[in-house]
Amino acid sequence: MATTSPDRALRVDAQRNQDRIVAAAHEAFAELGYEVTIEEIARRAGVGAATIYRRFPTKERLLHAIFDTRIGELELDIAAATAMPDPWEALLAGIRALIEIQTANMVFLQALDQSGVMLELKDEINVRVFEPLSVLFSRAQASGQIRGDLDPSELPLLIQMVTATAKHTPTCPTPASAVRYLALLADALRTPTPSVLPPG
Amino acid sequence: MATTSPDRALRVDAQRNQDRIVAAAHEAFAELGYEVTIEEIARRAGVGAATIYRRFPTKERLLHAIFDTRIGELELDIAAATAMPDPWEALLAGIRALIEIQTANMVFLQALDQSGVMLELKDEINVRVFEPLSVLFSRAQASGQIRGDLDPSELPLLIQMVTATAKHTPTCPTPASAVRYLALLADALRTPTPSVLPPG
Amino acid sequence: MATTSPDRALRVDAQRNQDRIVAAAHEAFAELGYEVTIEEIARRAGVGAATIYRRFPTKERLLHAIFDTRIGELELDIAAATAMPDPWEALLAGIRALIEIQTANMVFLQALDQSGVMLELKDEINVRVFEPLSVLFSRAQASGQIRGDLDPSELPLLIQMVTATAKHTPTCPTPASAVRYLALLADALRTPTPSVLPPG
Amino acid sequence: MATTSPDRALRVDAQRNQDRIVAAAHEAFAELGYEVTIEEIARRAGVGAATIYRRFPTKERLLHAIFDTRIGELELDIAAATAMPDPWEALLAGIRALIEIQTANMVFLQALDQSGVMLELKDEINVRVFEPLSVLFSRAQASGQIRGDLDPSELPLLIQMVTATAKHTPTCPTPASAVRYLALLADALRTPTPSVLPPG
DNA sequence: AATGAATGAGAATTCATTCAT
DNA sequence: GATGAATGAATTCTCATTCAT
Repeated sequence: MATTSPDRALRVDAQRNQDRIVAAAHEAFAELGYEVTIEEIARRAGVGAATIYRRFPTKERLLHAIFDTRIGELELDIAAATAMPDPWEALLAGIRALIEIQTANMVFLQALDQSGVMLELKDEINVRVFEPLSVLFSRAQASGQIRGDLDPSELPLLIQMVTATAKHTPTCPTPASAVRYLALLADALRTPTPSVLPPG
Repeated sequence: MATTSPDRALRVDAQRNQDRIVAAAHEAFAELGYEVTIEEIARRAGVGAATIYRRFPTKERLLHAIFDTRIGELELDIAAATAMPDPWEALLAGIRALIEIQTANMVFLQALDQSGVMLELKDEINVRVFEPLSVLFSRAQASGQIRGDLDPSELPLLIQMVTATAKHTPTCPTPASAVRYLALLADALRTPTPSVLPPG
Repeated sequence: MATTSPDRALRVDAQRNQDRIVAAAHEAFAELGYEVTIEEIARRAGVGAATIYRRFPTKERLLHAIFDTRIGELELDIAAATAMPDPWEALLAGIRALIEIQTANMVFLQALDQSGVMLELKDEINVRVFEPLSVLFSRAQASGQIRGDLDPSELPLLIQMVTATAKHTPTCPTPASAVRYLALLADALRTPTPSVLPPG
Repeated sequence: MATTSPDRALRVDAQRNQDRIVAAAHEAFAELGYEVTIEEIARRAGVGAATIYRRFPTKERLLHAIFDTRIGELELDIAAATAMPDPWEALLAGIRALIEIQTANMVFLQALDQSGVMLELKDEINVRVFEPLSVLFSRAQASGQIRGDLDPSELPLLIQMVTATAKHTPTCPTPASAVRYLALLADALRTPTPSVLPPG
């Protein structure tokens, strides 16, 4: 043949499609949440619906792939935060990274807010995101910057307190309410145990 | 006569079904949220789906009927809270009443958490629940028991911070996590403005 | 017992119900056409739906009973028209009687306008209404008051030409359009055969 | 390559189905009126019901698509009629074109005969069909070929007089009765006002 | 005998997933 | 390999008719 082997040509094409699908799915899930139809994603990607199914056997697996990429980025951000000298600032930076992704992405909000759905994803987020964040939490707590009557395992719920406030303005790229209520939560975390928290 | 009139006899049966429908709907909406099908509710009530439509012309009206009862109870609780002498305790009592109903009922959570759905109900909750709660909030703030950089209009979001933590255990009749994180939030509210909250 | 026998008391009651059902059905069919629900008729009659089914095994049979009464009245009107001295005026009077009933009664319009429904009723109307009207038509034709290229069997279609125009104003007790277009049709009937009608 | 592109190959199949759907819908609406179910149309087309919804988002839009084609043809016929030299013949030709389509199609009859349904379509027919026909009517009237006590706005009702007679034989491709009674109506229209029409 | 209640059989519409080309 | 097309399984809601009291 005149050019590269047809095999390679196809792979280039296929990869381009793969990328467009992922990008379109990302955008669509972010905007519309999990309820978005496969057809809409295909439309945005400029491919046929069946092409999506060639790569991703189900809608959930497509979502999983999106999450995977995002979680990878998040892992990097958290690693960067971990390198910060001040434990409290490190924790806040890590939390901010998570919150930013969530508030920019409707389906991310749904995944952590809603019960009984996307369980597999939740597990993965626990392992890859909340475990390293817990380390930061413990460190800040050990340094006396966080009240003692909280446990690192509560981090998912604490973060949810903040992201829940962003549910109604997820389109805004800078979710002002999330920033505001994270500050409020931070005050609570720093409170030198003035009250007795009932067991969770 | 010794027995009741035939009119009443019929009503007994009908009322039993009516009660079963309401109970089943309550339970199903509480467990599964608004997405539950009428068929599922009918199954739980032991009646045909069309029977539900006899009493409740649409799914939304069925939901509304259940909400209405709950909101009525809530109004009483809030009124009772309003009668408490200490403004701060009054506010907490009112919030607790709302949170208890929300955490016991998935669809109640959805109504307040999700945007673009059940708008009519949201309006009703605003008028019948959040308005009286805002009064309590203002009172507590005027008495110096709540930091000054918060506004009563933020009450829905603040409450959402707490209820969001109960999303994953809404079936539990005593939502321990909600109680715990309400206490945490209370600490934040009472903080004498140690940090500057960014605008929401 | 103090009053009449319970047997007779019941029959009086039953007859009153029967009358109310017929009256309500008449009114409801007249206003809303055949699409009216049995429940609506029952509501207007002040009885339960099942009571209607006790007397009339199906909705169609109920309709039939209504028609039966109306057709009886119509027979009388036509008989009266038949007694009129002038054949042309007699025919017009008969036609007017039919048209009045039709235009005052939506379901009557439907029965004659629509194909494939209420076939049994159509047959009955043919026998009890159109046959005597045809006699009047033939008489008027024999007296030279109607053009010769029409046949008495066409009477149903000719009348339909008029009633069709009343479809959109059937609520009006005096259907002005029907009167107007009956006059127009009358001109056509009286035309001394100026054109050659193609076969129908 | 010898064969067409795969793009086009697919479209051939789809187009065949599309054609079958339109043909089946046309036929079914013509035979059974608007009450025909989508399922029945799908059955006749040999496809699943959902396939119809792929092309036509609602039943009404499917109907509209079919109407649209017919009305387009009708517009051409009326334009051709308008070009005829004799105003009376032009009007008759225009009316005939409309009547032919109506009598061949039950749902077309329903659209004009029944009140309160297919309002959007009625509007479109008014603009695209009755307005140009009214011009023809006025012209014929101005030329003295139509009695003066009629108004162009009565055209819909006048035509309904004719089509109503075809209601019971709408499947017949050549609606003999409509032709016959149009001729009868024509005589009435041409009558040099021998009677006084009551107001409609 | 009377009735309100109950329901089964639809009807329109949607969407994740599979198939034919 | 890719794709538009096709569809089965749901879901909400309606109504003539039957049933339990």
